[in-house]
Amino acid sequence: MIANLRTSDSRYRMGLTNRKEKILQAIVDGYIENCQPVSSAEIRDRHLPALSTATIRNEMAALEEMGYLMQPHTSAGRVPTAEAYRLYVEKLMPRKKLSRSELKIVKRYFNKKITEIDDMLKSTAKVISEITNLTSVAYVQSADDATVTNIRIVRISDSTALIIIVTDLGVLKDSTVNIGSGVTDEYCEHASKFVTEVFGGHKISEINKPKALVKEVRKEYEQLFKTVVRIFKNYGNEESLSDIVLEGSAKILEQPEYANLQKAKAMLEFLDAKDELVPVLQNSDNMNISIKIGKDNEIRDGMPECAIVTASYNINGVTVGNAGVIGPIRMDYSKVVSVLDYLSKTVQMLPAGETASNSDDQENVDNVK
Amino acid sequence: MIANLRTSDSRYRMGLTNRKEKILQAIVDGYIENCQPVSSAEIRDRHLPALSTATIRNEMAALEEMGYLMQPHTSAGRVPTAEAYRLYVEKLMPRKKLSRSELKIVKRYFNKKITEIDDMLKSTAKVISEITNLTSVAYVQSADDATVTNIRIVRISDSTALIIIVTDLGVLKDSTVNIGSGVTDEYCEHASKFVTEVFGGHKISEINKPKALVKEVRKEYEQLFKTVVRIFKNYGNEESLSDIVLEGSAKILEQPEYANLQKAKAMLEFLDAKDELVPVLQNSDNMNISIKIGKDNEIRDGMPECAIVTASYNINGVTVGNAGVIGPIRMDYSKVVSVLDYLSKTVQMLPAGETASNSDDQENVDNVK
DNA sequence: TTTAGCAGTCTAAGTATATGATTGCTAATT
DNA sequence: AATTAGCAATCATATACTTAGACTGCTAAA
Repeated sequence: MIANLRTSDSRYRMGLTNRKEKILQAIVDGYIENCQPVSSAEIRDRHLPALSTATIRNEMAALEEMGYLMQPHTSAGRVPTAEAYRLYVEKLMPRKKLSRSELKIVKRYFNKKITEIDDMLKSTAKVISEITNLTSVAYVQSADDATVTNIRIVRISDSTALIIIVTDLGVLKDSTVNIGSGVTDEYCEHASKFVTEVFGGHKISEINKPKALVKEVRKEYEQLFKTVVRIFKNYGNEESLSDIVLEGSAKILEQPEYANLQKAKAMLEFLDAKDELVPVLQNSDNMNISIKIGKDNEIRDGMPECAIVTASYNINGVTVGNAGVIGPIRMDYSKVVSVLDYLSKTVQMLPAGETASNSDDQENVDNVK
Repeated sequence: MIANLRTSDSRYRMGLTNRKEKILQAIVDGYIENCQPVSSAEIRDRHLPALSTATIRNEMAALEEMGYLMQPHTSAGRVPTAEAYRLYVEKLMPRKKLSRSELKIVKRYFNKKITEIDDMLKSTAKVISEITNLTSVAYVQSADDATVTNIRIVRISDSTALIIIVTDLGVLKDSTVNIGSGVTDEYCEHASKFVTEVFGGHKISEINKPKALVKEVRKEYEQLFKTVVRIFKNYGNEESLSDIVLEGSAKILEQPEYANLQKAKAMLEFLDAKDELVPVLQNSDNMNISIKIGKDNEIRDGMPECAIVTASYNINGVTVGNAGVIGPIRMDYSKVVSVLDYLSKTVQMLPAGETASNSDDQENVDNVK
């Protein structure tokens, strides 16, 4: 059955004549615009006035045979299949630039100095959602590739200390822990040096491995050591979940394909469950922009049919974040891609040293001496 | 016109006979259950078999005159007005206890050791949403009443430092800032002492005041001092927005009153705009549980009609957080109140000293010496 | 004060009918 | 061989009409 699908999908893929391509593009464009089946007459009027509708109908029948088109019912026009969209984004789709009004929206959100990752995520998500009129998502990739440079343990009250893990990509995490009373600043300082020595220079992913770095630990640091290890272990599970920003989920309801309450609910539930969302958003190939249409996204049964377009944002070749949109398969891919592309080129995530963990201020304090 | 409304609202409020109350309660209960206008026959069958429907109809007409009931159309039963719900939650509503299965849900989310505020918020919101089948919200109150106990400045790399603000309610905030290179650990230590001396013992709200604490500052600490002040200033704006958790927004669509796509969209848009949400959620009176119905919530035009029930969570008499539900005016107030009440009594937000800023580990490190 | 009885009102559901959009096919045309 | 005109067939959608039934309000009697 799978084999069957495969052949019927790609049987004639190579054999698309120029005219067929043109008609297919017209249908996809038209359907994206109106969410209405496209008729032969409409194609003639808007794209191919030299041809008769009968000829176009013949071509449409052929395209349907090839798996690119469908009819909702006998007396309706044609609708693109997922396969058609895939071909469309790959070959057919027009490459647009952002319009002036769209650029204005970008500026509105990014003219102020942005210093927090969180702010960055939110602004990015908002821009994307506002321009595309779709639900957007942005999140920070868990920094498995970061290298630990420094670990500081700071006593902040009688019985608590803050453990700060610094990496080459910035402060990774800081955690308050209980310590026994009577711990001195000196102890903390020595402990800091000790754990930095052990973990420094290692990548997060190494440290997270089950049996990594089991070194002999001096008795006095044993408990603390365990705590630090646990912090690393927990890091992977959490971060990816907590730092995901969803913007414009109400926009789902603007799409005619979710006019049906059932479907709208399924989609919203899917967006609600953020832990399910993350794996779907993962941009598996190392492409700058990834487009997944229909069953490409299907990770569980009953998942609502949708398309997901994401772009990855890099610093020094390391992917630090992802942002994109989730919407119906019929979406304006051209516009979505141009927005994501523009943002990924324009918006600079904070460079490594300045990464803020909880920061609300990124001021230079250069003058101190 | 407003006066007119007022009088018609409360004209006969005092004069509700026992029987009228019983009928009103039956109607509210019935309507909450089925979202269908309640007829005189239904009331007789389910609540007052001794009375004739005609008598009940007479009473219903009187209750309508008093502003407690409405008819969607002539040949329909009665529907409660917002005023009826207000009376209902105040006097009429049955006080329930959580059922066994509901308690099970609470346990499922709270059996594990919860160490992060974020976790706490999420779990609370999830429990509430799951039991009530409504959209729930939880957020941390900005800690304006907290007193600064300690400020630590820690050099974490050549050119960056972490500024940690500790209060009696836990770590308030930690921010990465750029410093000039060549700053020594000693400088940081001295600076820590200095700013702690200046700000220590003061409440956040005092420090946030425009002209507060303008002391003579030694030249060498000047820049740093400004940075710290700015961190405090920014704190108020941000925190309240970022730490709000919404759970189960898809549940909105389960409510018949939002079956209309227009209304559903208005509601979801309202939930999307979190900065608008916060002021509405503020539990103005110092009540443990606040119930706002219909126009009680109206802070802007075009706001979707809804009811909001919130409970505040306290530590040592200080409100540290709020949690509640947003839904249609017709909601199961009895159940909502019992859940919120139960949680506010059972769920302990972390005690002050253990508050985690970004913590993923709350381990005791008692053994260190 | 309560109730039986009944006419009046209005919604919701069902049925029938008409309209029109669009196709596939056939046979003629280029 | 490719294209096209023409036409019957198909099906969704809109409209109007009809019916059934759920309640009420009112009147007059208990």
